[in-house]
Amino acid sequence: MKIRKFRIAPSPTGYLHLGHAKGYLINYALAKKYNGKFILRIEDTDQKRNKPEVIESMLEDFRWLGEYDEGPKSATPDEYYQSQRLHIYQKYIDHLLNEGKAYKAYETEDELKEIMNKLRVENKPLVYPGYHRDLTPEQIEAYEKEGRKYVVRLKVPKNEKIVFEDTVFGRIEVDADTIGDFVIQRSNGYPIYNFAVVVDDHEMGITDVVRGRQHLINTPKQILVYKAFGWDIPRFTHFSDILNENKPGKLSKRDGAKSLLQFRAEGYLPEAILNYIVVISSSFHFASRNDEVMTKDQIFNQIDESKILKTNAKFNQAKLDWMNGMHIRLLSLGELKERFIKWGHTDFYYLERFTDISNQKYVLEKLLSDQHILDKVFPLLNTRISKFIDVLTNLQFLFFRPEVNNLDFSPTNHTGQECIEQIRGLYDIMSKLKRPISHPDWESAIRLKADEIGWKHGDLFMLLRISITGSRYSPPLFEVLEILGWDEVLERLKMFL
RNA sequence: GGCUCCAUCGUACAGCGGUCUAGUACAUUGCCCUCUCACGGCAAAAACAGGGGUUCGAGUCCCCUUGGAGUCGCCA
Repeated sequence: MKIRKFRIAPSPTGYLHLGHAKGYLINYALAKKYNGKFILRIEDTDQKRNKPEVIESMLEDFRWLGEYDEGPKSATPDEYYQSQRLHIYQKYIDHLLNEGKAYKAYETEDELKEIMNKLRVENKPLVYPGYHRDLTPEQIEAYEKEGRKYVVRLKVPKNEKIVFEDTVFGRIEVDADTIGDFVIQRSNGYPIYNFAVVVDDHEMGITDVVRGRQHLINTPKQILVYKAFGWDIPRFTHFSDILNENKPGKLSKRDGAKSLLQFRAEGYLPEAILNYIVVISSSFHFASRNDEVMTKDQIFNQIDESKILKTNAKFNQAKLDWMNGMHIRLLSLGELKERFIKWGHTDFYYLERFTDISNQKYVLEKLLSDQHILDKVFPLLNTRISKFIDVLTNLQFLFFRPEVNNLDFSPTNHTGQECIEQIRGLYDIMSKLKRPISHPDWESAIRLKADEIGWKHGDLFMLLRISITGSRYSPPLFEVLEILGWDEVLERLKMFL
């Protein structure tokens, strides 16, 4: 049996977003399921919009998401860039021209605009009417003499219906007359997408075209190209879009959808992103919450063509954050630390492309340089973060002392006056504690003190928390004191005296 | 506007003609746990877009309306 081949073919015109991750997920999972191959190809035929500098980060993003079988990192990378395959397209264009299945059209862009305007006014479908389809040799010669450029158009049959069966959307039927003779090669010699994909997919032996729904409407054109060559038509599977959370329309580069790179830089886990996507785009019955959070293997095993939904789903940041937090809690503390460090050395710095990170950078570098702190911090933080960058905001107080003048002590249920007094008391007993002090020692000493002065334990804890961390929220207080160490704790209390 | 497609709580999914008094998760609210914040546990509030059919019976099938998405390039 023929091996099933899948592919993803992004164009390097901007950063990848969640929609690309969805394409990756479904293609990869299906390829795996059928013991097939998964190919990455770069569609860079649009000279005006290509941004070579994004190619590298794009490849990086895919590497981050998971793996692929063939692509620009393979032994013969040129095969996977359309811009390196121009000679191939030319060969096939010539073939079609010789066979009389395509023709050269000499209209200028202005003339075309005029033709379309006229159609609009006459309330006719906006389809190229094929004026240059049957030019006489004399006419062609005349245009050539004029020095006109030409585009190559495919001869689309009249009065024909193009029918295909989409795995997700079912039977699709389109009237060829609504398509018209479309361009397959630009006047600058570059092929048009709808032509190049077909040639590439055929040459690479792609059996399954799985892509976003915007291509559903392109498919009939591509089928016409397949038919012109007499090639086997692959199976088409189109999946629905992910819509913006707060504005109309689907996620897109143009609309500034948050890029995969940015999610990555903020410390989201690829498995959480994939998990989130599979949850919003496939139909499963989730008996309990535990069924919704899945490991990478479980995620890939869940994917099945029959489960892919037709409906568009709106992106939901809160749920992604929850999902990411769940995946963080799925990691052992050792793994968590390891992945945090890895993130801190590379991924975090991508954030610089999107926002100012100087503060966070300081905290991160301090953290990474202190193995002692790094070991103690994750047991306290793993239930308190939804993404890695939260570690930095949560631990800022370790490296920045609080502004003592502006603190609000009201959560202690005591007046500012009383609070300052008690800080003095705390300083006294703490300065007498025998070192080294572990967190149970801190705790018992402070509980004792609370009994002595007749405060609720919680109130005194809060006082200490605010004076030490500058905030009414923090990881568990005594562990925090232990991490800061005797010297620093005393120093901080001294500031109030 | 033409064409293609979609429509269940705020969001995402479950439901595939009777078992729906419509289930689950996130978000929201309350309670429990608790040194704060989280995590975890328990509970509450919250939806079949509207109108016609078909049928003994419709969230489930059909049609219309409305709403949403995509697309109509020498973009991909």
